[in-house]
Amino acid sequence: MNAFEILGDPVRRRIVELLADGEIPAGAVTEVIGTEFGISQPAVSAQLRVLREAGFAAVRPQGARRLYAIRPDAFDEVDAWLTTNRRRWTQSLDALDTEIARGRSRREQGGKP
Amino acid sequence: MNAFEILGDPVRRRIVELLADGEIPAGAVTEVIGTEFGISQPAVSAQLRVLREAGFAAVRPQGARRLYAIRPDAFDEVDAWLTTNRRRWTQSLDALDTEIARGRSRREQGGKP
DNA sequence: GCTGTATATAACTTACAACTGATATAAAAT
DNA sequence: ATTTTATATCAGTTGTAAGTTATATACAGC
Repeated sequence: MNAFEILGDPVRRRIVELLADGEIPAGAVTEVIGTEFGISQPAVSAQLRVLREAGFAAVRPQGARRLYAIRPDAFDEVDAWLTTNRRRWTQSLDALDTEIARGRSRREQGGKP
Repeated sequence: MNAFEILGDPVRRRIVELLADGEIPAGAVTEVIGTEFGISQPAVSAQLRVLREAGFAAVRPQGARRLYAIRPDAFDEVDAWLTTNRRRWTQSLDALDTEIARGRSRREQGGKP
């Protein structure tokens, strides 16, 4: 599963938001998500597993509890993709601008009727 | 459909990459995506529609062709979410660090047996 | 006015991700 | 030891997004 796909799900995104403020036990996540989205404990647990396996979350047992935390590195992939592509289109837009500034647009496009 | 959900699909992400280099006709997109993913013209057309309706792409008719281009603003939502949340967890990690630096960790956590 | 391209839409099918309820596992509390 | 609490896993169901084929629309060239 791709990083964007992981963050594509609203429940997972909300879980990430919760973990973003610091390590919290699965139970706390379940409670918030459960009430906000009206889904069951197993459902939340499954999404935590997805986040874990995708490298977005780390778990640490503390007695019977499981403390979940964000793993920032997982977001690098997303950042990289966005940066790379934004660069591309800002470049192509800039190129278009200079093209227009040079007044080439008329010739290429058919110009005035 | 949320911005992350839009970018969650690999076909759509690839289409965005293609549009990133500048305006291109639907046909060109269809050709590349078709061969790369082995999907039909209607399938590509449908994904272009999704990108359009989600505000990620703009269309401009040129005769029988439809020229597609990126709409950079659509990515603001993604950027904003990432920025906001990264800020949160870097803060909480920094807080943890200072906490440890202060040597508080032992008391709070049960410490040595 | 036809014929051929280019693209979009319609109707239908299908794979799968996201659930549910039931149950297993393991630690905590009694 | 038993019961309770915390979390994970299993088996099964289901909604929907992404695909397919067939067809409509609209422009381009003859």
